Amino acid sequence: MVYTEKKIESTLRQHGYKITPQRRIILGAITHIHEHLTPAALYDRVSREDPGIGLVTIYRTLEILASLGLICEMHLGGNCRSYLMRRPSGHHHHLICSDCGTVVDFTDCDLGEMEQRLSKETNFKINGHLLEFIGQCQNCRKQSVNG
Amino acid sequence: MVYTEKKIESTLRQHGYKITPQRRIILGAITHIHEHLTPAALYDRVSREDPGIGLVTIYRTLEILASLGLICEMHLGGNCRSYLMRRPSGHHHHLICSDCGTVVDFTDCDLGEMEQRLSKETNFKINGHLLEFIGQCQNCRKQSVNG
DNA sequence: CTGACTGCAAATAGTTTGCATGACG
DNA sequence: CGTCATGCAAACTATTTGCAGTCAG
Repeated sequence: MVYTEKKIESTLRQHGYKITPQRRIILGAITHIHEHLTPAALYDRVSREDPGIGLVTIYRTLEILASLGLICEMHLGGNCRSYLMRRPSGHHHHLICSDCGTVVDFTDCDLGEMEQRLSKETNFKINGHLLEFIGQCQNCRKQSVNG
Repeated sequence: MVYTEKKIESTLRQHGYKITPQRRIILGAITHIHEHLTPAALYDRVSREDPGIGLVTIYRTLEILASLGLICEMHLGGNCRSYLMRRPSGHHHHLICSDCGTVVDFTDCDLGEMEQRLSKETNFKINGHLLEFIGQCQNCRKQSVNG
């Protein structure tokens, strides 16, 4: 399960942000796409529904959503700014298909032990971690075999 | 241990690249700095030794080194293009100090099991992973306590 | 010698900011 | 109504490309 548009809207309102038609459209797009989205890709998508919407609005909305923790930045190769809906479950990681960009979340990582060991060995105070697996999803595997 | 300048130079030569004074300076800087470096930071550093060196040359050299696998891109927050010397040991991960940027490598990750499990559950063919711990190093912890 | 390399300047891409107008609450 | 949001244009930053001269091998 992911955040619903309603849930996001109420969170925005709680923080004093207003719900505008533009934001509704952006939220609609974000909540219905489960792949990572660059601002440009989101702009493209949103423009189909309302061609008048500005790229700047996308940037500003993404910034707000990220600051509220409703979406999260992803770190892919190259130009890296890319966003994805965040699951309410909090801590999670990504499994990314390098072909089609599909992102699968998983939460059950056993890094706590490794974190403790590293912390002891290096005297670092570890605040967080980023874990991403890169691969090929079922569909893309089929296609590369068949095609 | 890391690659030495000599080792890198011979690798460059093997691939038909020439060793120019500019490249020597850049290699010197890269091999002696164990923190991640943005192209701009490296330019700044290298300029002290040869003010005539161009930022473009930095970009081009980094691109070559990355294509040969001698350095690797790092994925930090914000504007993400940042490079680090790659250890010849191959597979490794980073522990990054969010204050001073120091990077500690570690190789002993137990992700193989997790990778297999995820692979079964999702039918992904997993090709690789990216693991980074973010925290505060010993020095920076002291400073935030003392200062 | 010759092809690769350099540095400049200009082009391109991505992102942010200033400002006047418009609309949510 | 006041405040926040929008969209335009311009500014800014990061990166890439074209080109003429230079240099390593």
